Amino acid sequence: MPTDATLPSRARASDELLRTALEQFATVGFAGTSLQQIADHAGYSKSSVLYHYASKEALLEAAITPAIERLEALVDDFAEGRRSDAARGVFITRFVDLLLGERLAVHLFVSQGHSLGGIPIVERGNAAIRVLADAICSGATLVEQMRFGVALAGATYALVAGATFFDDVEMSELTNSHDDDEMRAALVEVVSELLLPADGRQTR
Amino acid sequence: MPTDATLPSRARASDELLRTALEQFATVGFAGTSLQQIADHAGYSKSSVLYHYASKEALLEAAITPAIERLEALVDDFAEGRRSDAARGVFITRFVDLLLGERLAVHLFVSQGHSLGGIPIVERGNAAIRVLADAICSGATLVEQMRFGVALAGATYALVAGATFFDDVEMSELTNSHDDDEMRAALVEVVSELLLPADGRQTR
DNA sequence: GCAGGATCTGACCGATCGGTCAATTACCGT
DNA sequence: ACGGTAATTGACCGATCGGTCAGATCCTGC
Repeated sequence: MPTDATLPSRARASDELLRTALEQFATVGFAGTSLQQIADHAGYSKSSVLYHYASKEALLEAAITPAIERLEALVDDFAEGRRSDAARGVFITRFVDLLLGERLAVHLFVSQGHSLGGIPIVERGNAAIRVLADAICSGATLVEQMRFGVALAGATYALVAGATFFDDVEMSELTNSHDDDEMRAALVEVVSELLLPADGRQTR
Repeated sequence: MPTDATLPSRARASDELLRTALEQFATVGFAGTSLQQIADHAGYSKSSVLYHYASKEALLEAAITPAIERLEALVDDFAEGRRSDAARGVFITRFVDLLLGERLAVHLFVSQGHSLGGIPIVERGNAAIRVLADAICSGATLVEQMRFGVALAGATYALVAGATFFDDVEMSELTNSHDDDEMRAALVEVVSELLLPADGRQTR
């Protein structure tokens, strides 16, 4: 028998725990989630959680690292490239894709990034956001900055708020597939309206 | 001697505690804040905190109730009124003023409203948001809904994110007076761009 | 100056926190 | 069949949690 990629009924325990932890962290907060809750929710004992992950913090790190690294890559590309309209366009779509693809991690990072100051991976994420903000703010008017801030923050938070207020069904699980396509299109359009030099409005 | 409104050096103890608690709840989260922390930060003992407020939850309730009630009033006025452009305009400015005037409470409510499901005052706030969302969504296209969502969420979160990433100085204390004026103007402009039928874009 | 409420505090409570450890069980190559 | 590693668990630890309670201490009206 293969050691992994076996029957789909029971995925790797560490993955189950990671998914459960991310879901809990995102919904009730990092501080508000106990290892016991995670263990219960995933069907393991608290000791098992700590066997797979050295600490609660390690669990958090494992949960959001992929999303943070995607964010870093996106920000780096945008920051060092010139800010042509085309560059802005691809940035917007990549940003929206990141939001949709990493909902839970984004929710977690975005709404608790400030409180989780000490954790290294969170600091990396905060640093990336700061780089992005600098790239935006250099030589821009306040209104222009605000436009960028509202666009990105709005897109981000619209998802989070949507998840917060409108999930009758659990917001966990896998992607909502078909809804995401409409959502993606609408988000890209609205953000583009704000950030691209549509019609006769000045870009800067 | 008067029983209150006396020397400004030491305000009412319950007010000090309330301010400290709100600040802590907003910065490190409700679950992440202990009564001991609040007591230490305010210069009292934990017992004193529980003398003035019956429980941690009561402290939270007292801290955000004013902001929630302002929100309810605003949402009610908007929801029952017809949605003319003028009505939208006054809604926008009132909304921005609410954000600026109740920063900490908004931050707290917005970024933890979901996790604090059980608390009655939080539920009232969530209900108000839902009423607002319904008023917006009824008979609107997805893009239109998204425009509204991004605008309000963006304005809200731009403040929160700003507070999260850009306060060299403590974000506590009183209002930043002069900065707020520029901020207010910029916010109103950007939100208006999105929500008002500027130039030749269709309103609906 | 004294009675009495308002305020403040330390000691204490059971529960739960994150985390350690030794022992047990499941599984796999040989 | 066996040996060893990976996985899982309950017992247990000190610390801290939110909250109670019985005094201290202060302050004020009489």
